[in-house]
Amino acid sequence: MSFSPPKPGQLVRGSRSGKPIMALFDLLGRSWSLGILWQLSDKPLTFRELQNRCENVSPTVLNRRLKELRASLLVDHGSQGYGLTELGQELFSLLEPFGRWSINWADRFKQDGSN
Amino acid sequence: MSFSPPKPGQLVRGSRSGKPIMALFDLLGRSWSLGILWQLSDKPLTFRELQNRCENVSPTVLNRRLKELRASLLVDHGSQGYGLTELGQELFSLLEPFGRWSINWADRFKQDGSN
DNA sequence: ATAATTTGCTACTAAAAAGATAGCAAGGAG
DNA sequence: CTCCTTGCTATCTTTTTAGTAGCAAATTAT
Repeated sequence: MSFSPPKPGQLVRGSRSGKPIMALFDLLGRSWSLGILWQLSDKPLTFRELQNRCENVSPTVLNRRLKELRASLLVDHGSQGYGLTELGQELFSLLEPFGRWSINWADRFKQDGSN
Repeated sequence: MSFSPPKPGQLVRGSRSGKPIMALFDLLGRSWSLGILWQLSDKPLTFRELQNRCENVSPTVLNRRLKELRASLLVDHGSQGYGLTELGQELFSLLEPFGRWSINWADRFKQDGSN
């Protein structure tokens, strides 16, 4: 199996430093990682529910991301479906402010006509 | 030119919703986006300095990311080199707590021998 | 018990993005 | 002028993502 979630202290995609923050950025910097954490923050979801909320991301990618996030102790799979672990919830609490900020960002983006 | 930074309110890679948070996640979910913001937080850097600090990411990718981040109003290019805009600094302030958290995450990761 | 549906995937292929390397034009310093 | 540095572009290879089909196991309905 070709599956290597970035682990702090190890070699990972695009990051040879092994610094925790870089391993984290490597993990979060993959498609749908952030989106998955965001969608799971509310309550556990089944694979297909999650897929629906992530704009029907392909099962290939969704499954790969879920494996990585589980191996990274951020997500687990219980009887309710996929959900955030305690660590995952901690991380989400850091992520939550991005929601509000992004709206402000979008506004300034519209003001600035240069795009 | 094939270059499409995700814009809130528009169609973007992997995100058809146009919701600001999804546009932001799309932008940040590209390789080295988070790392670049992290490295620029301290002070402006030249292209090559930045490249060095990002583990010698290829100029192809670095330049693509910088274009996107500039178009997204998070980074600009002045006489000192590349630096964070005001918006970029705001975003960094949200990102900063990840540094500390990632260290804790790494610790728990080591404790958990399952990997 | 049987049939239909849901769930969590895997396989395969195509397209897009990232990575690696070479090198060049413009600007400044000596 | 010559030698660096800077900010790239071009080209090519490898990896990742996207898109679609479908299947085995578990659950629900009849």
